[in-house]
Amino acid sequence: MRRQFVRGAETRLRIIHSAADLFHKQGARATSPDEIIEASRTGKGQFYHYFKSKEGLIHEVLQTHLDEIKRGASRVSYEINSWKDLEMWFDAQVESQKSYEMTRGCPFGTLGNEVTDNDELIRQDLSLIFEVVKNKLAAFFVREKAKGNLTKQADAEVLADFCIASMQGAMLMGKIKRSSQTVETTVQEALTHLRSYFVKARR
Amino acid sequence: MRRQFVRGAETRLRIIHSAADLFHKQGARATSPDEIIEASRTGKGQFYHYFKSKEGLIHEVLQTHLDEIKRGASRVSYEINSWKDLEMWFDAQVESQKSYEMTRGCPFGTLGNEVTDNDELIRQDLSLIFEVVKNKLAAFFVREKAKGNLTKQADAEVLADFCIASMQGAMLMGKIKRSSQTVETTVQEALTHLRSYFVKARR
DNA sequence: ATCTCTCTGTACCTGGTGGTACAACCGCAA
DNA sequence: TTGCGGTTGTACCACCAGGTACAGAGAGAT
Repeated sequence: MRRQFVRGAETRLRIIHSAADLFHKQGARATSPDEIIEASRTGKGQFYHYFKSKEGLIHEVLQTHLDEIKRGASRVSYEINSWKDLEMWFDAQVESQKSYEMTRGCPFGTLGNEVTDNDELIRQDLSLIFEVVKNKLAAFFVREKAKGNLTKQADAEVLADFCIASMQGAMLMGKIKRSSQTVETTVQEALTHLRSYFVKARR
Repeated sequence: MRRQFVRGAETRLRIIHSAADLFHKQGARATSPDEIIEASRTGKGQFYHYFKSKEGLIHEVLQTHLDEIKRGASRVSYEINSWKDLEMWFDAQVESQKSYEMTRGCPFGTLGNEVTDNDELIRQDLSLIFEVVKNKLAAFFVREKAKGNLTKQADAEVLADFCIASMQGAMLMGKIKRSSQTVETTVQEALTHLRSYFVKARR
């Protein structure tokens, strides 16, 4: 009874990963169960055996993302311990977008934009993900402030939100324009602004 | 033959406005022709008489938006002639979002995020809209620079893109969190950054 | 061998989506 | 008054989305 269990878990993961990729590419609304089933080379049986509905799958995809972020296993590293790490956080997202030839935005932003009043669960999942990311960024700013590296006008939470929002906006514009240029200059502006809070000149 | 013409144009506009509102509320993908037809109190006959397809309607909705922006007839004023106007530009968008109780994002961002490879026309429409807005913002920065009010590090186009991207990101986060707090602090950070380019102290 | 349990494949169903066909209508011109 | 243009209403349709039902298949436990 163990071998089956393993095989089942693999199938389940294949579905989640295929779905995550399709959601990132075209959003959840535009992705049908059939499409996910084909991409994951499974069948309708499996799909509804492992997930109670399409919405349930979206939820689990987001849980998986959240888990990866918490464990530091995601494509973009959210462990910020230095100014350099922060630059890399911005840069990794730009690079990720470039690797898809600027046809995709942020996986979370993409899903976030299509939530409506009926997707309360999904909205909360996304909210939680951004909350976790924000806390990781804010923790860095708090530490820097404790070290006396940040001016006292700097509010760690506000700066963390600013990082996330400018990154989201930049990626969205990059996707719409299908060009990385704006994304890069916007990230630079954001970094310049953040730098202005540093007491010691950096870079 | 003139009265009919007027009535037809009215019907057409009713459809466009109903569609624009629904697209803003829930995106284009989640909005069916039937829903638009009901909201505009028309019939299937009219719908396909005035628009060749749903995509055609989306295109015309965006054309209408673009036209309003160019004519200065839109809810948010894009005519920036002073620092105060710029602040109002940011603020008007936050207020608009608040008026929908933070359940909606930017109408253009919402549509932009659901664009895929098959929506090239729509993507270009959106790209054009943002280009026009960017130029209006950039023109302001160029004028200020000519007056010697901006440092020479300030790049008008880059700053214009930065304004748009941070606003987009802020609104998206506001929609996901269903809270205006982040939006407001992010806008403040963006304004603080812009202010840093001004030679004379403002405000 | 049989029972059981999870896993897997296929057939099918209901409702909605996007769209067409077509008939009628209205105001006016000749 | 018939004709003609733009306008409007209703019936219909093919397709696909999301989901159910159900029948096996494989691997243990007995």
